[in-house]
Amino acid sequence: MAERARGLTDRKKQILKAIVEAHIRGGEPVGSKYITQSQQLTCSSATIRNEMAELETMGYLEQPHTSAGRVPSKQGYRFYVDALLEEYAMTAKEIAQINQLMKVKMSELDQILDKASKVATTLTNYTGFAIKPRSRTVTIRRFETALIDEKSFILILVASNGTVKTRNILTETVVDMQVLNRLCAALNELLAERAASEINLPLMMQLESRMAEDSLLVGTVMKSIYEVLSELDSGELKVNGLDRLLQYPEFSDAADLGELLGALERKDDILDLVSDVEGDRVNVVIGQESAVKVINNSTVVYRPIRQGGRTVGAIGVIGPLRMDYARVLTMLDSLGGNVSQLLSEPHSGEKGEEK
Amino acid sequence: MAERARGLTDRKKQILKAIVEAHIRGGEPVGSKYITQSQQLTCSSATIRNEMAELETMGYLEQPHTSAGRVPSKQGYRFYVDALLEEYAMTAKEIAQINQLMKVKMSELDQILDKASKVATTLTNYTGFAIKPRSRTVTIRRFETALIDEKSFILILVASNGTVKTRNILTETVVDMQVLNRLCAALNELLAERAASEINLPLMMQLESRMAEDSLLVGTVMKSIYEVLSELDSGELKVNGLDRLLQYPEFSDAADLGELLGALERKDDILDLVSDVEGDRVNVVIGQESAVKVINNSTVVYRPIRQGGRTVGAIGVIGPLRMDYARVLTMLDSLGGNVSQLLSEPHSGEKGEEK
DNA sequence: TTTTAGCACTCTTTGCACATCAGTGCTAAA
DNA sequence: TTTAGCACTGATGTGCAAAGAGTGCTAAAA
Repeated sequence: MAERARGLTDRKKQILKAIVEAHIRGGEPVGSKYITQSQQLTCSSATIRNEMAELETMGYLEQPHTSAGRVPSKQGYRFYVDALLEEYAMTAKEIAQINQLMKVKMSELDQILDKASKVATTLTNYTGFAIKPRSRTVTIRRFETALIDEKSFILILVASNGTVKTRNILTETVVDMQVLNRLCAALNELLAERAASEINLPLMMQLESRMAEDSLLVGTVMKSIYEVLSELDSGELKVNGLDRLLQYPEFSDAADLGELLGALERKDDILDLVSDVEGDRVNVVIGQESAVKVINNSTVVYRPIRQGGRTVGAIGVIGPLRMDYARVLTMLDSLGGNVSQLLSEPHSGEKGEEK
Repeated sequence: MAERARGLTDRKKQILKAIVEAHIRGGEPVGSKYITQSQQLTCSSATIRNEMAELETMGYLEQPHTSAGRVPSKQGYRFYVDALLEEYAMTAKEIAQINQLMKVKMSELDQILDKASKVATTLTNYTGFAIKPRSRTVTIRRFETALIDEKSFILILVASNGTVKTRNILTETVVDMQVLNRLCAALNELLAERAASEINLPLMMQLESRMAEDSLLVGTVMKSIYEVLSELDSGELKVNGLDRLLQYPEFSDAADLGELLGALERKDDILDLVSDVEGDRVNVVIGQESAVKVINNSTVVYRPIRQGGRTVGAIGVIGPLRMDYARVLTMLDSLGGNVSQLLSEPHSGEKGEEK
């Protein structure tokens, strides 16, 4: 009781750590006897039991039923991650793996994130994901166009956050370079620096009047622009290694698993969870610590990816509460560093590789 | 025995049909008694039993164990789909649903396919997918470029099959309009009508010499081109509604489900399955009828989408063997017709909708 | 005051016997 | 050829006892 205020005794920490790690390995409740055997603790099982009882009333442990061992609570995992986790010494082999798997130099953020999340999946054996966060404040920086044939062209939108989106537009009427250039100029004049929410009817009408006899185009184009902007707004989530979830008995309940799959597909919840994070450290969300209810019995670990001082994405993994935190944390950290580095050197020649 | 050669007696067909449909509804083995009750057949359960025994030796039915009812075998489902399935009268409500859900007119094939597969998921309640098939013969038709800023530009590749792909290219050296135009011209001259396999070292060297002092660009650009081409080659598969799988007890085994998820993620198997199909009719693949082993205990139903006489994609659903074939078949047929129509009218104005 | 041994207690798991039930195959009569 | 009847089979469910794992508590030891 007295120790509630700040921290636990050293022995309690040791015991908690041992329990968490044993449970991560085995997935089953762990009892007092097991701890005495497998640990360098010199006390008896009875002592452990006393300590465990206290840890339970403090909220760090839980008991599935009276005569079962203890299981770490979410609070227990949290303490473990925050305080007890020793730096995991990544083996040389694993570093080599990361470097090898990431060595494909790619120019596009999307691809890099995608690749990185796949590497995360492979190395951690948990389901991985890559995110491009929501960015509510995105505006239009500039438009470009390119003619494809007489009835289609490409609209290129450069956004304020540096991303470039293109759209293939089919027209009903014949378009030529002149029309296109006029359109492009008009778009740039009227829509530059605008956000999705600022596009309104008066603007549309202005555009239409400027395009004169080609005003038919305007509706189509505006629709595409609107779509692109809302895509930028709403972020992206790509998941891979879903089958990894099934390895862990905690996901064997079809209903739970269904909810999780649904959430991963809906994307919203996960995007909300990750989108407003700053910094470039690895984050750990255990159970429903956040408002996101669906992730109730899972842990999400992710690391923001930054480029030029801005958070441009995130990679992470999702798995059971008894995740191998040490491994996952260092893996994501290292991987994230790798990615950030990749992004900071603006396409490093990579001479002579293509052959 | 005698009837093995061609077909079954009418009564056998009736019984088989009744069994398949009962099993689709209930998911459990169906017994002789149940058939006599629920059907307009006028014979007794004993007669049914005799017939069922014969149907079993013929391979249309299976018995999980001696004292259970019968379950349709894959061959049974196949016969049902090919011969017994009556035209399912789609209700007015469902047609209305399709029309409403599809009414979002979109210009891009990808989006349309995506949307359509989502509609398929919603309406059938099975996991849906959209495919852009592999196309080994794709060549380059033309290049376009657009300058973004002094260190990046967009490369646009128009492929022989009509698809347009863009790539955001970051350069190490400064580029301007002149350089870009030169690059574009060179690419068009040297690479038009080529396939991925035809791009070789001599070509690269020609390009480099033509680009003179900007030859550094060539490597980067070629890499992107190569990536784009192989993307075009290798097709695309997008899955949605994965959580739907979990509704059916046949997917409750974690190992099986894992394999299926893995296959859906790997994409290869499904792409192989669907890629070389012609025509625009709905196809049904039951169990491992094809070489694809992983789909052993599932049925894949898909419908190719054609545009201008070419197969440009496919939409479909995947679910348990006891799929509601009548519903799925007509649904996909109708939906596919809808999509094809959408694609054939080159962006139909849709005036006044945006507002 | 802390630790430990010991023991009673609780709850889950497992195995087994038993009854039930659904559905079959077969035989003999209609 | 069809059908009623019946014995048979195998899955499923239930009750119960035994085993096992782990706890909490008490009293003695350090």
